[in-house]
Amino acid sequence: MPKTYDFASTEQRLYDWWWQKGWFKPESARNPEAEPFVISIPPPNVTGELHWGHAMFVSIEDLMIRYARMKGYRALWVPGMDHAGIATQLQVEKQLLRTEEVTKDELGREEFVKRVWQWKAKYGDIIQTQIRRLGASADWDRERFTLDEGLSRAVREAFVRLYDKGLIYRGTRLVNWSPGLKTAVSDIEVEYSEEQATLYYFKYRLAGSDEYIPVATIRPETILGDTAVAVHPDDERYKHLIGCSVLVPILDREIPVIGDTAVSLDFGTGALKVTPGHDPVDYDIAMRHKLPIINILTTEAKINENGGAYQGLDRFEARKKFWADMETAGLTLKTEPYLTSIPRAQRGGEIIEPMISTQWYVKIKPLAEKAYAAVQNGQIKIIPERFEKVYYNWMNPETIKDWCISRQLWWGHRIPVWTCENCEHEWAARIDPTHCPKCNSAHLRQDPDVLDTWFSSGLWPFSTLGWPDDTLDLRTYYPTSVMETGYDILFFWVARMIMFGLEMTGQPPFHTVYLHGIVRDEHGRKMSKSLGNALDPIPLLDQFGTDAFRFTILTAGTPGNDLNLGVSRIESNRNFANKIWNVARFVISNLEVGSWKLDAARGEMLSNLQHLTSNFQLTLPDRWILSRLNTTIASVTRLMDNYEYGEAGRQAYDFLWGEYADWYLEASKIPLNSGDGAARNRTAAVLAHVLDQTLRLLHPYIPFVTEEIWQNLKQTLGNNANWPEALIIADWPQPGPIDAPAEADMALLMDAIRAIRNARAERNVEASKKLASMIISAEKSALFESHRAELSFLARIDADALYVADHLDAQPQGALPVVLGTATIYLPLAQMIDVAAERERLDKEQKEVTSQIERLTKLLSSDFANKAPANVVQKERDKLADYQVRAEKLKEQLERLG
RNA sequence: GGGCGGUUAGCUCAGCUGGUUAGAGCGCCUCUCUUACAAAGAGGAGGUCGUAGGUUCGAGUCCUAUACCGCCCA
Repeated sequence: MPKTYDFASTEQRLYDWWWQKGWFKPESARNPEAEPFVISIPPPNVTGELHWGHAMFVSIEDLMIRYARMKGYRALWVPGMDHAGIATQLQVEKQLLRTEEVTKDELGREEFVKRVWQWKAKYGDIIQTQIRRLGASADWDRERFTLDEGLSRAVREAFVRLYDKGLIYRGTRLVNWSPGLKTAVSDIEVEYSEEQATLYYFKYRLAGSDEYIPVATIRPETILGDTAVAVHPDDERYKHLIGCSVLVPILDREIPVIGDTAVSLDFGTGALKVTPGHDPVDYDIAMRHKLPIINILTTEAKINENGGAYQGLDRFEARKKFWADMETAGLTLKTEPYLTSIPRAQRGGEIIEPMISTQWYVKIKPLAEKAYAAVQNGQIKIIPERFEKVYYNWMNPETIKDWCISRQLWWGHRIPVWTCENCEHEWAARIDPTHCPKCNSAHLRQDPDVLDTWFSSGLWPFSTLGWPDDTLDLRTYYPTSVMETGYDILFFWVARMIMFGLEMTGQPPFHTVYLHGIVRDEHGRKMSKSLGNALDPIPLLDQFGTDAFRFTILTAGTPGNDLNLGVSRIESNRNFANKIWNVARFVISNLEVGSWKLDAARGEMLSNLQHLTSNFQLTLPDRWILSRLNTTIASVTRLMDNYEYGEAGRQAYDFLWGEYADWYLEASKIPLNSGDGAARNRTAAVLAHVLDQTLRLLHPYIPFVTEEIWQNLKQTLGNNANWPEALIIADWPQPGPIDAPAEADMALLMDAIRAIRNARAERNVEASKKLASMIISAEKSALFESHRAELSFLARIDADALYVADHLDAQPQGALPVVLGTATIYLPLAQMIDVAAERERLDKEQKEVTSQIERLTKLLSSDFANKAPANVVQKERDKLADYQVRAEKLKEQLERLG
């Protein structure tokens, strides 16, 4: 094995091997009857390139899948892609304009759609390759695309069912219109941002009078579509005018003044111009007062024939020109800057124009009722739990709004509704009809619009498994297990899947929703191109490797919270991968034939790694590391089962680096270098066992480096260990018993070693110099006596000049005392002692100890002793006793110093 | 306006069901290229856990109020 882990030469090779072996498929589970564990991938946009959202979900879902696989479930991760109607169409339109200088209308619908498919074929698998690179162990044979034949059939089926039940209807009302995209979008596809705008004050003249009502607006051009002026019925300023007529500026159309309580007394002038064709509040007022509705805009947001002289002008040009004309006519009052909330399209970011339009809607209330109940009655659990409240708030059947599902796009599932041109019969069909079922006419026209992309993604968990057909996959793997995705698409996607799942299949599509946060830069700012702080994940993979990248994403945060990511964190996890690599190099080199004779006994030992505790005469370090391993296995497993992946990963990391590598591995060098064959065999076996088990714990986090090492380890052990072919399909570890006495003794030994190292470092003792020493311990002298070798090796003590006793006959001369609770260690460093500094040090220590004694004495004489649990009280009593011993010793030392 | 999250070491974050001496990584200081690893090892400095109350024998952890930052909804 090379000195440094080379991820570049490892990742692709292992990934291909795993896939070729079929281990990403549920069929390769150890037990073919095992319970399935299924995740459907949040399908990335077909146009996309890998971004942090993808990196996040791939890392977490692959972790879940690998964990489930190792636990023996039939793990299935269904991959796929989303056609992403608006986003894709936009990209292709842009490209066509750039390269061929044609618009989609010039090209025609059929040809344009053909081009989109070509485009999809060309760019579609970029992101798939990148997802593979992240190690995603998905079953690519089951990969689906929202526009493929099966899924299109699912969309048809779902649409027709809802249509026939009366849950899909066509309605004419105010919609959110995106002029650039020339399509309607749904309510949740509109984002509001606080922006600086201008408030324009102007005069609404009363008909046949010189009087006027002052009115303010941020969109003067909409005056063209005004059909009333509204005032609050209690407003002393204007209430006498209710019932009068006013004249629309420039156009001189006569419109009424009406009273409505929706008018706010303190906004602007207190009088509101009512433009029902282009404002939702005004629309409601118009409904109440049966006002006419005037649409003044074309689908491109240019002024239409209702705008008189302004016809043909863009909405913003019209605003300028109209206001200028009003100024000339003396109808303006003033303008002032005004901070307001501007609606923008989620895709593209242009300003949304409310407009009257005829669209298709899903009657959402009956679906929402069931979806609401599914979470409330616990059939679906949302993690973190706080998002359940957000879900209820949105899914509330009393307030949820119908879902506008038609889009005026060409890329997507065409709405399967036909109208007979002969008898005007309208119906929805699963298969394209050729004749009208009523009059048999062949003159049919299909609705030109396509469906909202989320309509097809709402069916994703079951459409990908074959629905509406009753396939084996659907029967076996549906309902799925966990839906893992970002909290930002809880409404867009998760909510719709739950509604559709319950409606179409009668079952919740998954039992758990796990929501992750957004990745931000290291100072918590959203990554954006304009800020220049956007990190591209791909170069980071190149630089640090997939494992470092994954481990960072998986352990840097907590469930559901945003994650601030800095490069230094990835770098330190690259170091972690390298650390494991080098630990493994050490272990493997000590297992290798040639370093000593591979005898029958050793083979026997290695074949029984799982039974180390019963089969071998284990030393204290052996017992300690095995006990710590068991604690770690139990804890990591519990955390994983609770979806606490960050904490679980950190614990495995700490165990491997802080305990196994820093202590056990160092201590193991003693028996390994001893020449005692039995000791070497035993130690090698423990080393190998702990490494194997730790690699298993870490595999879901860092699949590549763990598999690569494990293969090396397996090869070295030959058939002795009776392992499966690969780590990816190995069993998840089972925790064994905890050895509390071993943990306590080892902790004491480690304390002593650390204290000696500290004393040496503070006095700048040469690292290579072996010190003589004397350890006095009333209770634990036997422990120190029997671990002379560890003290010698780890603390650089001269084993031949180490004197251990349970009491002291005479104070050693010229010695520096190091005071522990249960032991005092004397080091021959007197010549290095600065008496004044030493006294200061001891003084400081004594003060600290005295204050602890005071604190604990007070604590133990308080109610604490009666009310706290016995073991907690005992712990404090022990501590107090310990401090008292130390205080006594420190006092002696200070006296000796004079 | 309603709701949610955050506020812990210089920076980025952990801290699970409250247990009494609050942890990690990076950065900083000292020493070491000791045959697994300098992408490392050993040692060290650094925090009254946003603020004010409360519950409790005991609060970073629970409750109330409040400030600031961020997000979602209307």
